[in-house]
Amino acid sequence: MARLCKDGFEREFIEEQREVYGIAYTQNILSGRWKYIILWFLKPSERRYSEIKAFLGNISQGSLTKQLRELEAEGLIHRQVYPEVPPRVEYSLTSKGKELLPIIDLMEEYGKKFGEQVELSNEQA
Amino acid sequence: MARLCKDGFEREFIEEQREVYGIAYTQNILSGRWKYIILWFLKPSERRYSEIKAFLGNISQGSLTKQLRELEAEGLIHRQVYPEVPPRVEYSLTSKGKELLPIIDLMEEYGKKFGEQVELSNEQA
DNA sequence: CGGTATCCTCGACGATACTG
DNA sequence: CAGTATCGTCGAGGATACCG
Repeated sequence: MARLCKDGFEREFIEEQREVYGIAYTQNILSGRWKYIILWFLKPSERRYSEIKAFLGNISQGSLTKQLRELEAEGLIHRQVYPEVPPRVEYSLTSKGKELLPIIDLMEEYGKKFGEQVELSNEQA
Repeated sequence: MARLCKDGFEREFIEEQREVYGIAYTQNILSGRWKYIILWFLKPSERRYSEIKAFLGNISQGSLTKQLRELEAEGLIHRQVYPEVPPRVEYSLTSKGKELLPIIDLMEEYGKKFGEQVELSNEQA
């Protein structure tokens, strides 16, 4: 079977290993280089496309659009288009997206705790 | 700057966006298709190489070895070699690895909550 | 401003063969 | 049993150009 597999996850083993299914699912909807950070960036408030792009800095327009579309398709963010000239588009977290924030917060906390050490110990590498 | 970037994360923006650094770090050490699940599988007890391979099923030996080596290099798992014939190698979580379990548990919980729905609603797709 | 469309690179991963 | 070595594929993501 193995649906929901945009990013190369066929995962037939899901059939037998039901317990692991949840992890695989969550990993799948957050696959990609920028999704965690986009969600984190949307935490305080909705953001315009250009704000997100400026924050991420070195992301290409194509990639950003793709990641946003995928997040929208998974129901994690809402895309609000204001029919103005020039156009304005604002992205915000849905409730399903907000429920990911505890995970992202934990990851931030974990990285702050262990990442700094790596940075120091790599100083010479 | 931008060290710790095995998987294509240059991330100059880390310099300005310190807050995001933790997320990027954690995402980096868990990059790869199998790492979450390997860690999850090591939760109850240490496991032999062949046990892990059997559980994951459709992973190639090369990939599994690579993922395990990366996890070991990041200090998330411990590799215990028993000099026997035939050889026996057991992998176990380190304390740094165990501290990731809350994150993985949350992901499992999240996926169980939302993933099942997708599976049902995709039944026709 | 907020996208599309197209091309290209590059690295993760699988397949296969071989080994101490 | 637990790897190593080599090769090939495949797709994510960047670069660039253009559009309503």
